[in-house]
Amino acid sequence: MRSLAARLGVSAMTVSRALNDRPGVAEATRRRVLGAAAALGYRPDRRASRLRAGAPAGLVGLVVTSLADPVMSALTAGVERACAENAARVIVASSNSDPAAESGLVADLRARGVDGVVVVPAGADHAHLRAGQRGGGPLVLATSPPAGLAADCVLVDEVSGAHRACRQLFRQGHRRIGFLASTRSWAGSERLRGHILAHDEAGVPVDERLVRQPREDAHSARSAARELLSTGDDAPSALLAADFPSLVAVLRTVGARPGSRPPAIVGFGPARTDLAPFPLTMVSPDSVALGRAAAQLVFEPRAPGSTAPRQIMMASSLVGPSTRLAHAVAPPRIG
Amino acid sequence: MRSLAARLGVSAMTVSRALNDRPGVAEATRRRVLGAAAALGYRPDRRASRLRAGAPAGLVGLVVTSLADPVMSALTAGVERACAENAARVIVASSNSDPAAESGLVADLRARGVDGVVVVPAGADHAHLRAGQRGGGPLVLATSPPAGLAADCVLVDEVSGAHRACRQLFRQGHRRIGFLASTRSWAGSERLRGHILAHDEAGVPVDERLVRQPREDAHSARSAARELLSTGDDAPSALLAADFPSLVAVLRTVGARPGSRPPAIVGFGPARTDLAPFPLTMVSPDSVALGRAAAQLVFEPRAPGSTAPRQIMMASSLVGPSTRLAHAVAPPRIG
DNA sequence: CTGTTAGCGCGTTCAC
DNA sequence: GTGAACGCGCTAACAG
Repeated sequence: MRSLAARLGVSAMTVSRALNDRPGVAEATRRRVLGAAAALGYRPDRRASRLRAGAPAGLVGLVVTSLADPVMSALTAGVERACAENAARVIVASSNSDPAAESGLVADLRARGVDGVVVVPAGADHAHLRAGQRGGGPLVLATSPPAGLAADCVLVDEVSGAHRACRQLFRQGHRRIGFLASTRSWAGSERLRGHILAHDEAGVPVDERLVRQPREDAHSARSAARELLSTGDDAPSALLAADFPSLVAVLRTVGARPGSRPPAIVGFGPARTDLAPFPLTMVSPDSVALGRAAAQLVFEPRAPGSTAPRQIMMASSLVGPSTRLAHAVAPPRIG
Repeated sequence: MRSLAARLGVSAMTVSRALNDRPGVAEATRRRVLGAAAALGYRPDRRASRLRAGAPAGLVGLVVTSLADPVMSALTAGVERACAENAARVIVASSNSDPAAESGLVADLRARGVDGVVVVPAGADHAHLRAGQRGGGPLVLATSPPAGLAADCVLVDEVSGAHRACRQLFRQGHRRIGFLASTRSWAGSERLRGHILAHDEAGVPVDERLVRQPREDAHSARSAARELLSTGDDAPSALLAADFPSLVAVLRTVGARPGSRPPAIVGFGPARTDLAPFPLTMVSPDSVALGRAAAQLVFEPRAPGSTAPRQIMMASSLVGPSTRLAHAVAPPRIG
């Protein structure tokens, strides 16, 4: 910049004013400066300006557990869009579900001067994130309620999603509705609450034999699915496969028994009703909207310590075989 | 930092040295500084250090056409991992397939001091990216060969992928193999080249009636698929559905004709052989590896003007009904 | 309208 | 072993 100023015989200040459309520059001078800047391919270094001005960096950090996960990439897309609308960019990083890496990444992002951080936490406890709350902008949790620290968060209303799905099954005449998922995670336990809520509402007692809570891995899900579905006449006519391993296990189990009438299956997650050769309903969160909301919380921080942490609940929608899928999500592309 | 130094009665310099494990600090002083820094929750501002040192920012820009696209998120994951291994972070931005936005984003990233940029270009011509090549680190193109500028790039070997897929079909006894895809895109035309190559190799002439080149939209793909598949006795017994709209069109067309024996179908893109109720083979790029390779080109730039631009070809793999899918990609997660 | 001074938070280069 | 001065690229706050 100085060299540019020298070349034009003006001061650096004038160049700065001209480039930023500030008042106090003659029109002729401005044109000269802009022309020379374009000719030399000069681009101001925004880092230095922010530094001087003490202005926000226009940078938001995003720490996810896995970038390959479709839920995460939708969330990333939402954060990115909200940031773009605020002239900010996103730094993404993946913790690979390691809490230690997670807090390390938050610290690194802070040191890079981000205006705030959105974190999809790996574990259930978030005490390790407390250090990341001091000294920078807001820290917002996504898809998980804060535990062990006070922070804003954006959640999916899992209770309501499971509740509505289950209610629809009752309306369709089902009376024996199974539930299959780990309830060690927040989402799983919330979904079970919704399941029970719908039963209470319908006046149907919850048959405990139809509620299975395997660990969140493929193996225990598979055996739990087998048990649940082989109860003979007592077998459920419909079921909520309320986490991903459970859904896969149910689809495999049912798929391995051609001929017998499959139960109505409700899954949770990104809408991919084409997954199964038989009717499948999904309770699908709008993860793009969730990401947007999380970024909004970064841009509109609450006064520190003023009020209780905010909590935003995002509704999820039932996407069934009959539902026409709006193309909210871009179709997979071929490279 | 100054306040910290004042509080300890030392100079800012000593603090700087202590924090960076530089020699020339008494062990006692160092411990005092580190202790105080931890107590006050002080974190050095890396932006300022980089500014002073003129050092690389440890930041790589990534411009994709759409973040929701699974190919893009895999690519992003690859770039992120390679960067993490080099103590760098990734700024992601989406151009939404708008070339103007694309070059704007590259300029913005440059102004933010990134060490290099990886771009998945929206269009076929890239002349608008030339401005983004000056004055920063390398600009690397991903999934598309440079046109209108000289730049390093990382590509998927589409010719070879289509070639191998087609050869496998010949081995399986097929003689009438169709091709369906837009060839206006680089990938599409390359795939057609592979298709032809395999025919030459097998000594089977290419039947032009079996090669359809619709535009890259759902509608023209659908009608082209109908035409191709309703040729009566001349109908192909196998076909390459070589872009995403074509694959969907073929699956729908075949799915709408239960009873008749479906042709063998080869798709291109992320491996999701569960898409169809009948056997489906996919030619799948390893987009994570592609992202890694692109980031590597950023970290190991060639001397400017020294040699011709580098071009890296990534092999893609055939994933068939019989192929066991390695879980290279994390399974979809439920919230 | 334009130029000068000062300083953002840090590191290098010298002196002490 | 430690500190003072200077500068990175840029811009508020004042001069002129």
